[in-house]
Amino acid sequence: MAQDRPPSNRSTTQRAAVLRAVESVHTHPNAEEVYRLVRKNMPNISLATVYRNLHLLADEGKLREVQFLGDVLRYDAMTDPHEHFYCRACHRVWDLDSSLPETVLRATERKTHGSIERYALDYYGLCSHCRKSTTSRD
Amino acid sequence: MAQDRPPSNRSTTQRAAVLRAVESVHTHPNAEEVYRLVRKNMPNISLATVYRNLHLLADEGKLREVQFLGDVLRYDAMTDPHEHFYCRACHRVWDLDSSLPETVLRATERKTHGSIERYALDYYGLCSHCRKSTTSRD
DNA sequence: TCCACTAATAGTAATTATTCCTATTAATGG
DNA sequence: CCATTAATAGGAATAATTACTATTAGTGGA
Ligand SMILES: [Mn+2]
Ligand SMILES: [Mn+2]
Ligand SMILES: [Zn+2]
Ligand SMILES: [Zn+2]
Repeated sequence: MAQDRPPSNRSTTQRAAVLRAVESVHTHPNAEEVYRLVRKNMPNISLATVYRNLHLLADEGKLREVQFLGDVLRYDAMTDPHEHFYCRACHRVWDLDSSLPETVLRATERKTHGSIERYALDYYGLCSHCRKSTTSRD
Repeated sequence: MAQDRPPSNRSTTQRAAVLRAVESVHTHPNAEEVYRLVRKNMPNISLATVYRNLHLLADEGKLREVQFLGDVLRYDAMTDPHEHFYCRACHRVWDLDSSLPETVLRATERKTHGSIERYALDYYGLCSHCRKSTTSRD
C-alpha cells in the first residue's frame, strides 16, 4: 500500500509575508492584526489566506500559537520556550524568560496520564501602566 | 459624590443550577455542556442565562474559567490553585496538583511589569488512551 | 402577607472569530 | 515552456458569544 506523501508546501509570497509580519512585531498579534500588517505591502491578500498560513506556519514550528483567557488566538515568532504576562486591562503581552524548572516539568511528566509535548505558563494581572490609570477594575 | 453601590446579586434558581451543574462534573465543561446538564432539570433555561451566570460566578470566585489552545472557555468548580493536562486529541482535561514552586512565582513577580493576580500552567500532549488508539497525528 | 421596584430571565437577533467553498492563479518539476 | 495541482481571493457558512427587550420573579420594606 503506497503511502501517498503529503504534498510539499509551495513557497508563496503570501506565506512569506505573513511570517515576516509576525516577526516584525513583538505584540503577539492575532489574525486580524497580521492581516492589517500584511495588507500594507500586499493590499489584496485575503483574510482566509492569513488564517491558513498562520496555522500552517505554526504546524511547521516557525510560529507559536498563544492564547490568553477570553482572548483569541495570537501568534508569536519567538519559538524558544518562554512565558507570558498578559494585562487584563489593555491586553498587552510581555515576554518573560522561562522560569519553570526542568525538575518541575519532569515531575509532571511522571504524574501525568500522557506525554507532555508542550506547556504554557501564563501570568495574569494589571501592567504598571494600567495600574496607574485605572481604579482597579477592568 | 455618592458611590452608587453595585446592585446586590439576587439568588435565582437558574444561577444555583448552573453552579451545581459545574460542580457535578469533573470534565471542565464549556457553556454548551453546562446548558445540556442544566436542562435536564430545568428544560427552558436559556443559553444566554447560562453564559451570563457562568461569567458572574467566575467573577464572584465561585467558578474558575480555563481555556486551552484553540478551544473555547471552560469552567472549573475547583477554585484552589492547580494545573491541567489537556489532550490534544480527545480534548479531555486532567487536574494536576500545583507544581509551580512559590519561589518561581515570587521571582516572576519581581521581573514582571505588573502585579500577578493569577496564573495558568497548562500542559499539552496525548493522553495514554489516545496514544494507543491513534497513529500520532490528531 | 402584600407590594413596588428592578434585577434577572427567555427567546431571539446580532456580532465576532474562524473555517469552508470554489473558480482562478501561480509555483514547481520535468 | 508546460502540465499539474497547491494555494489564493473573495465570499458564504458555521460556531461561539454577546446584545437586546418584553416579561418574570427575587427582595426589602410597609
Ligand atoms: Mn512571546
Ligand atoms: Mn481543574
Ligand atoms: Zn495594561
Ligand atoms: Zn486523549
